[in-house]
Amino acid sequence: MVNVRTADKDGARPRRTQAERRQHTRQALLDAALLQMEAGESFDSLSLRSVARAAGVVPTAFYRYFASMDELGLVLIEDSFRTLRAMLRHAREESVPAERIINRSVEILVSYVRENRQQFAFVARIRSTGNGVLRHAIRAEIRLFISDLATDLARFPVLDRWGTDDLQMLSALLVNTMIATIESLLDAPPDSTETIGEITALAERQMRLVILGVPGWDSDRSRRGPRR
Amino acid sequence: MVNVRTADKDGARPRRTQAERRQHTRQALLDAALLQMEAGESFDSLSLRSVARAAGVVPTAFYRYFASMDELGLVLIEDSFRTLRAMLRHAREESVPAERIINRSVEILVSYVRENRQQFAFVARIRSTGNGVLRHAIRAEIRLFISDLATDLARFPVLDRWGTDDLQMLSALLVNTMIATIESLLDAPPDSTETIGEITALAERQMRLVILGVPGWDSDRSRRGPRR
DNA sequence: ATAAATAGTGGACGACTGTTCTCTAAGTAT
DNA sequence: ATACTTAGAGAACAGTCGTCCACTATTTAT
Repeated sequence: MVNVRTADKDGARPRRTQAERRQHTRQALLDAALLQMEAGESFDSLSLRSVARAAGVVPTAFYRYFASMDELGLVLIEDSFRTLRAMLRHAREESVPAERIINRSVEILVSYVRENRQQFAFVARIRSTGNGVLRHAIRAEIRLFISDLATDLARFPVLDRWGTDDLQMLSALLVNTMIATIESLLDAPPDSTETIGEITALAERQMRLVILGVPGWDSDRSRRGPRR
Repeated sequence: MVNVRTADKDGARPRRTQAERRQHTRQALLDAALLQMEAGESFDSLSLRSVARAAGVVPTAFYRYFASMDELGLVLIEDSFRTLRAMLRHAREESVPAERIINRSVEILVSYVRENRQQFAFVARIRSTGNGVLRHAIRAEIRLFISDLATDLARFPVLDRWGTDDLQMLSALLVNTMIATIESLLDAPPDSTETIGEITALAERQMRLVILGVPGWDSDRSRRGPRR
């Protein structure tokens, strides 16, 4: 009944509750996978064995947590998009003067990439990777992310008369730019503030250009023929 | 001296000059690799052996042509970007009324993707793949492609006063959109004209929105502080 | 006709993979 | 103190991989 670390006379070492132990190795497996991907490997060049090894555990122990590498991958995707949603929420809840919104959004993006490099690298790498299961999972999440952003965008005054279609279109365009920016950031040496500065500036200018077109957008003019 | 297929009495089969033979298997290897990637595999899940097998050749024969899979990959990259350049040239050399340029450009893009699906799939898949060598090769080619497009853009009247920096920025933005479009096309079932139509329409609207911002672009306003 | 060059074969190697099965030791509940 | 449950170990498997080496058959050059 008492799950306190049963007081033993023998000294320090491995006296943990099973739940602790369990969560610890589980995380070690996830971390090991992320680490190897950050180091440049592609997801499906990782092997169950190498991940287990890096987590300090024997291959068979892996199966106590995931039925396959794919399943581990799905968990990583979930975790990563949790971070991305947190980023979106962060950006949404800040109140920033209108003319600094782009600037600030890019800042937030860049700082999140710096602080969660592994997760971003994972998502970026896996996005176009062969594995069908994971690729589709990611695509689905990205579509969801685009929709979330579209909802956010709808609250800006300039966009309040825009239809859902157009908002989605704009949102997708901005997300594309974000993704490209993320990939550039991941390619850059992590500590070169100069390179990072350039990438940031580029992203800002691109977003600015996009937004510049917004007031002039005529939704009807862009619909060819009587589709739908 | 006579390299004519030495007339032999024995019938039909394998009577080819060495050059023919050589080029044939080489291409078979390249094709086999492309095919496997189109089928969903990621580049570094391909093995030298499986490629050789699919090309109808024993593993060791592979080495007569490429020192490693990486080297084969580099050749595929070269070939693929040759196609991309051809596409750019094609688009450049057509004369299209100004208001149809976007429409036509997207059409050309879509048709090239349809007709060279394998190559595009290869580039898209490998772009974010782990393998450092190939990834960097691709990035380099894309940068080059962006510059080429920037040069082309410079000849449009609206853009004739734009500086190199701004042109690069715009070009990169358009290329990002193209890449995203390509990835969507590759994800879509190859024969669903409806899906393809939607993707095409989306790409057009995005490009149109971007271009809409062009006349209002003030290059100085986008430069923060006295950088450079 | 003869010799040299070369495309492709076939076997063997050591290394690494995913998976299965049995076993141990530690944590948990009674 | 006892029995149950569970995290992880360890050995073994069949399969695939990249690479090496010696060999054959065909094409080329003399």
